[in-house]
Amino acid sequence: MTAPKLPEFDLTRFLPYRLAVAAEKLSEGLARRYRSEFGISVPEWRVLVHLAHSGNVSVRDIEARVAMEKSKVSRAATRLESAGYIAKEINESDRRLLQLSLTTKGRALMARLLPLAIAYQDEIAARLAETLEGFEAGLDRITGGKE
Amino acid sequence: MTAPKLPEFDLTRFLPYRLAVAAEKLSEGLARRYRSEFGISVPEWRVLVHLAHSGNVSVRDIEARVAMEKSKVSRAATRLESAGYIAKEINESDRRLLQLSLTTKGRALMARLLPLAIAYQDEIAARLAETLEGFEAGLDRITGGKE
DNA sequence: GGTAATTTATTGCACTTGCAACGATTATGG
DNA sequence: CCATAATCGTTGCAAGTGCAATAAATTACC
Repeated sequence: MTAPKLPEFDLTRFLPYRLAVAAEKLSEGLARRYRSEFGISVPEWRVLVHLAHSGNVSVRDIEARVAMEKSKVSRAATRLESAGYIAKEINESDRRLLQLSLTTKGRALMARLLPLAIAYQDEIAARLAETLEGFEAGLDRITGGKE
Repeated sequence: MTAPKLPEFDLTRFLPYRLAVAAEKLSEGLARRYRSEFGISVPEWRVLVHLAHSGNVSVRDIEARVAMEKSKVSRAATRLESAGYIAKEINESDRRLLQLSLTTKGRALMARLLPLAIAYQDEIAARLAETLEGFEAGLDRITGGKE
């Protein structure tokens, strides 16, 4: 094996890389603010959002709809509970399940976080402008595909 | 503060979230294979790619062009050196800098990895089909914009 | 009905990560 | 020149992560 010829390859055109960089940039924007002002991480934010519009939910439920490992959900929930933002109860009709729900404090937090997220989404949409539609179509192709 | 009304918010339409999910899905595809067959992680892969087409490079150089923290680069480089894929030398004209370069073994590795990456890129492009162009235009808007 | 198989959530472990602090080297400027 | 500042790469530390193993509860099946 002596100095094989390597194919041309440009990382900056490689879609997994480009997407990772773009995703990090978008997350970073809000995440830094959520972290510094509210002490909330991305996994915690996802759990909170899901609880905000679906009443009592199990860990399994969140895992499925929010694209996180169950252990990640579990630990995020533990942290949120310690902070007083959510309550964990046992579902009495199936005692394996939890019922997670926002506390009053949690709802108050979301009343502050959600407007920021909505404004951020608008910022991004404005930045994408006429490319927004095509961009979202591409996202659907990547994420949505069967299998 | 009693049960404030929360604004409507759908996480599955939130661009930072959608992008994160899509990015993870795309990375996962190759990363799993690189990891199981070659023992290479994503940070290591990025360093390797950069070395494959730019001869002798410093850690700082990679940090700048490959979107990773310098400590991440440093540790990836350490692992790659232990595995025998790259060599670290001191730049004698500025002894603070390193000169990273692929070893023969490293070039041989890349001769196997790069074709897989190229094929994967083609798969993704095929999946995106007519949405590819619009999707990339959106990516540029997100990543490219000044600041 | 009782045992085995499944499901749910948590946890132990090893590893990775980001951040700040650090030592080493080089640049700056009086 | 000498002291101060800036740059480069590494590392300590606390925290987060994925994965497998586990305990508790429920379901399935003979």
